[in-house]
Amino acid sequence: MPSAKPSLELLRALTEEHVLRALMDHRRLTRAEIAGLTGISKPTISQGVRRLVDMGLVVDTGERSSGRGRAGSYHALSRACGTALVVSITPAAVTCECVDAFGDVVASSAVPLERGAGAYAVSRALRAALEQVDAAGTTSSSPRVGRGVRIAVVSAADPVDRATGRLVHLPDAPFLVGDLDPRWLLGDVVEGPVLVDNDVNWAARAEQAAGEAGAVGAAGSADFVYLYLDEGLGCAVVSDGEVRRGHSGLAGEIAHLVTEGPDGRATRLTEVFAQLGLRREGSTAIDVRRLRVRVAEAPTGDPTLEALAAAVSGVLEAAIALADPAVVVVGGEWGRDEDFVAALRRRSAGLTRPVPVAAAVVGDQPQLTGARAAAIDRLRDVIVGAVRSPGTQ
Amino acid sequence: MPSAKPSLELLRALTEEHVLRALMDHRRLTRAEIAGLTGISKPTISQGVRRLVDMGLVVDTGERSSGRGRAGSYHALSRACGTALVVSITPAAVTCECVDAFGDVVASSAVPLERGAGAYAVSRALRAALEQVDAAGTTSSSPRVGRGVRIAVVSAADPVDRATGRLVHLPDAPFLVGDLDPRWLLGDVVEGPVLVDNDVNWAARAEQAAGEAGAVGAAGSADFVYLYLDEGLGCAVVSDGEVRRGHSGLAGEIAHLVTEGPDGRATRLTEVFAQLGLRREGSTAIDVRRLRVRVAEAPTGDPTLEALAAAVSGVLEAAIALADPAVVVVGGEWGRDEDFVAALRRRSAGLTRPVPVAAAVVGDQPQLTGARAAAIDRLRDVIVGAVRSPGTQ
DNA sequence: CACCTTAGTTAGGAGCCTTGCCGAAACCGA
DNA sequence: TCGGTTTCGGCAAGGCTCCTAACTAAGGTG
Repeated sequence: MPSAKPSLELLRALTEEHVLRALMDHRRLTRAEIAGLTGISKPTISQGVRRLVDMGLVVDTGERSSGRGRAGSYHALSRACGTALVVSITPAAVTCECVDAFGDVVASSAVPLERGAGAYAVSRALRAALEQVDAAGTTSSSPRVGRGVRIAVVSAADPVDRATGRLVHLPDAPFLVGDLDPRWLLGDVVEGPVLVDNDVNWAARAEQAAGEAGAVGAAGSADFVYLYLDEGLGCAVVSDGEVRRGHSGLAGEIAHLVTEGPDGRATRLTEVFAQLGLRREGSTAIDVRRLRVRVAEAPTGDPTLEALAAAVSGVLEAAIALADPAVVVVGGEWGRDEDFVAALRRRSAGLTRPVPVAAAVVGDQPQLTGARAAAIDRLRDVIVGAVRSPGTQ
Repeated sequence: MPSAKPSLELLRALTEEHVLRALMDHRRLTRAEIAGLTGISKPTISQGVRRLVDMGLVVDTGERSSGRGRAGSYHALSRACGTALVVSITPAAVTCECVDAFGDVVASSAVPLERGAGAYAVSRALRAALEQVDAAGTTSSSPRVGRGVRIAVVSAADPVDRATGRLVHLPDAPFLVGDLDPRWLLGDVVEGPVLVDNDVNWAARAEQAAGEAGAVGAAGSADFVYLYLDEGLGCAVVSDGEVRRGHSGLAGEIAHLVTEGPDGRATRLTEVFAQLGLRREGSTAIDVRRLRVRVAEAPTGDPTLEALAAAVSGVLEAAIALADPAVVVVGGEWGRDEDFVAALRRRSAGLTRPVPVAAAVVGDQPQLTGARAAAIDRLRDVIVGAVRSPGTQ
């Protein structure tokens, strides 16, 4: 079935969308510039802008363009377009950002967490971070009229149920930040939808964006796999340009994948670390410090290093077989370790279907970068959507 | 960036698309019926139909509706809308179908192949099948004016390179139909694009369609995995409602996946069959007959049966970890074997993240069913596209 | 044969986009 | 300081699409 009914209203909405998207990409433009950019005639753009101004979505900034000829008056998105909330929950801290449709971070805050803090402590930290962001947002520029948080995007360092957005505890896997329901926690702060996903998936998105921007060795491809090796083991599968989450959102939870153990036997990935004595005391989480020390001391061909490479290369083989990535990006604290990446590359070259292995390029808070990018995209869609169907605004 | 520039031409194209889609779904309709179906006013529909008749895409069939009130004149898609070609290449036969936008099979043919026929024999069989279809098509109804084959969809029983459409021979995997280039072979028969993919992916699509239609136990879900166990080992991954092919089209080629071997050691899937003595003489293909005999004779707990179930359950685990399917559908000659499915279900229930295992419901030529469905969808899009951008027609 | 019902056409109106033209306003060089 | 040039934004006319409402045409029904 076709997209929409043919009506003049549809045309109007379409020009308005063009205007909004142009302003999102260029911050401020004169009507003549918008016309030039979109290829739509000047009178039509003028009408569209007027309508958007009446709606309150666009404002005349008062500034004037300079250059030859008459100066045009700049227009820009108004505050009423609202903002998006970006939240990152890791075992170390809750980070919170408020971004607008341009991608500017309007306000941000971070509340550190003690190791092993329970779900209650985490949710309290989240409330604190939200309050800080709210305060920062209100003081930075005076009136803040109509500032509404339209959507939220949450990154959590645990598996996320796709349908409910709740964090889930998988058997024999570490549960780092605990039993949280971000949708419920943010319900009174955010008007619109709250999108929750795990940090690895967001980090993959950041990696993808970096690749498209031309970063060396990054995943510019529409099909790649991001392997995240840290305290927990994660993986993101990007197919046809999108992170694929699977039925319940647990795609990429590779802890129980069958691979080659240190003794050559078929072993679940998480068990490999138990056998190598690399688990943290009384936990299923990986003791990253101990692992790195052991890898750092290891000469090439060291059994621990080779056992790790063999186990991860089994994961590689599975990813290649099922997802056929153009490249595999490895991230996470020990995943990016040079010696480990080198060992993995050696293994990978020997596979039946070798695949390039690249270290992640987004080092600092990749999950936040990815979540932020998603938040901006979604916010923009919501703003445009308000024009397309004013009834549900 | 928004879809298209707002223009009156766009509106016109949109009504025409509505008319065409309505006629595709209902074969023949009066203008009043189209108006009722689409919610567009009668005069507008009349204009749209007139334009389409002028273009030659729609014809007045001469029939008249009966019932109370004035009889309306039926309209339908014209022959000029063209047809799509559906080709299935298996080691046993080349099958060829010509379908129209309604999904009717206008003509079909099948040319059997001898076992082990090379690529040359296969391409000769394809030419023969094409000629038969052409002949059948011309005789069945007299004039056939303007019948053009607008697109083709090809299913091949070997891995397909996504970019080129060529069949590829993976190491240590059977190469059943040989080194073919279907796009080249069909180049002079088909005007438009030729879509080539392997049979398992098409079969998965058929399974999906059956599930949406409400077949019991079938994959109506948007996220499932189709495991095809026959001479060759294949797998299709459906994520977010689409078959995902991966970067080079080799997603789902699971032969080299690391799993549990009969001796408990980490073993590549294809090796398991070598170790169990279930490969065909001098080939990497599986000896299905011998396998079935052994499974049929096996009591519950038989080592061969259990070894097979263990190996396949490793694949299951990998698929669950990476793709998170709502259900795993098993197809293929021995994949659907009752005893085997039962053994696999027992294993699956014991997994950390169990997943329902269902036997495939589309038994007869599933790859043809799936390819046909894709061909119809594509053909419809091409017909509509001709209206949307008449310049590139 | 009158009446009812439904199909399709005609007429009028509203809205949107475009081209072409105009005045307004800024910069530039003399 | 003051025309000339250049560009911005507005206005008007024209063309097109869709819609509603009314009308004619053509079937069946009693």
